[in-house]
Amino acid sequence: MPANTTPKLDSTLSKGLLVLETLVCANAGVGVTALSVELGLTKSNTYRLLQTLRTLGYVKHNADKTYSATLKTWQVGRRSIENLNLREATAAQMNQLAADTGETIYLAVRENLSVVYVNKIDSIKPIRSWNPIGGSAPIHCVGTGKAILAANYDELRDSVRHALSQHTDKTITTIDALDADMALTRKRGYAVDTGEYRERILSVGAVISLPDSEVLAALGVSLPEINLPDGDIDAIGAMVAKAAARVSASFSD
Amino acid sequence: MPANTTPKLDSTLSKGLLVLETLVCANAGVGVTALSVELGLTKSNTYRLLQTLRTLGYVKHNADKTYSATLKTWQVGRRSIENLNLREATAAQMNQLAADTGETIYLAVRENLSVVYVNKIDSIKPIRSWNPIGGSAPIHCVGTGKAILAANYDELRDSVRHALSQHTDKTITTIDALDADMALTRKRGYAVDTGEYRERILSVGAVISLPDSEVLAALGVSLPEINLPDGDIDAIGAMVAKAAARVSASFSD
DNA sequence: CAGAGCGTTCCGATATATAGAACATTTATT
DNA sequence: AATAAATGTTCTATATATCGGAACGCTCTG
Repeated sequence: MPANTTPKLDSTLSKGLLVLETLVCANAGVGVTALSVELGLTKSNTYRLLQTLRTLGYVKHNADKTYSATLKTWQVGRRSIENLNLREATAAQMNQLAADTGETIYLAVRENLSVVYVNKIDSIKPIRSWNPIGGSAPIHCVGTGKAILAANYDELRDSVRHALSQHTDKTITTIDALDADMALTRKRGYAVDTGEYRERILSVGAVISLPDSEVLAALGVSLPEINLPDGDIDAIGAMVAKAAARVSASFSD
Repeated sequence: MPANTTPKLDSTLSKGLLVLETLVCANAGVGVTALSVELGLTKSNTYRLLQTLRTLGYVKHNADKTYSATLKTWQVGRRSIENLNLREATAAQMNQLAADTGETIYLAVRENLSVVYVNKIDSIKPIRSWNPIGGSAPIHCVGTGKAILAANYDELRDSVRHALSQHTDKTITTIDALDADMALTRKRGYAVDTGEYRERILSVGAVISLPDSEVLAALGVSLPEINLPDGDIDAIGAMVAKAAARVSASFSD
């Protein structure tokens, strides 16, 4: 039922993709007849589309004569993510953060129970932090790590609870304290590290995620405590959260 | 130029998916002309396909008049692996394996005569990209694949015997050798790859199955030969088998 | 054993995608 | 700056690839 005012579109391609989308959503094999009535197509038309999708590898024919989607759609789609090059996508927002705060800006991805810094802009102020690109930090100590941890807490809680290594007297080392901090982090939308990894080095972080809320990375700001005379770390936290949200939004075109 | 002996397939759908695949692989926007020459299609044909893909949301039109893939393909494909919510079910055991071995951990499902990696935890190493997720390997060469193959050997033996492609001098290429290896695999409960896919890269794998013994996936560990000074691959094999068994057991709840 | 329901195949009619050229707009060249 | 080359976009007649409907064979079910 073409009720659109959109430009004329190739019906075969549309229907084929419709079939594919339907199969991908189904969590069991679907028969030709069921598919055809669901989509309002004729049986023979549906059958033909299924054959082409099958020879192209997007659909498979099960032993019980039903059809279901293969993982090819996912494999193809993954390449888009690999190509959306995090560094370029975040560059503008990182520069903005650097200009606004004058502090060191990090882009980090999770690697197991650590974060790895994949990009960084150095502080223009005399006292710099010293984490190089390629360096890493425990996930439960730093702003970027805690942001990512909070976003995947259900999955990671069990493993991280046995890895709460202590680095300063501020480090969170008990699961109860971590639970509370993660809840707070999720609530406010950014993570705060009050010197839990390096003495008197504060940091904040917020996650960058895809439209379906899969977390790709985190953006963070790190600064020496003395650069924050008024103690208003939340002002910076809000800026980071906003910057990260902007990067995430840029993936929704 | 249809030189296939395969069943007749809808050309519009094929071309449309071809356009999509091409755009997904490109890491920059592509123009109509460039696309058409690359794919051997006429300009107007390519243009029309792009329009339909665009109205369906799979492709976007950039400011510089080029076209590129959106994230929709990924979003659609993602449902396939969400439906088998394997990733959550295995996350804890994968993390444990990563912590215990320090090597790369894979979660793989079978797709025809290959395995596709649906999740992975990198070894503690340089940063590298986090993407070989989505990649695939021949089923008869790698630990995860051989584990799955052994579990379904009655069903797959006939088809795989004609697909024993060689990748290293260790690759199993005769059906007799494969028969023996599969018997051994079933006996010990995990599969071992002694560098049969990549030179000097070893791997082990064990299957994850449902209570009715239907095989869903395989868990695997992959490591360079030099990381195993004592040559005791069986120690790791036992760990993988145990981890996979625990995941399987979690489905009996 | 009859019947219903399913997947699959076939074929002529026609709607549909196609090719090629024309037009518009941008980029490169002199 | 003027011209040329190249690219994106639109148009249309034509051929062809797609479609719908009916027919076939198979497998379950009553």
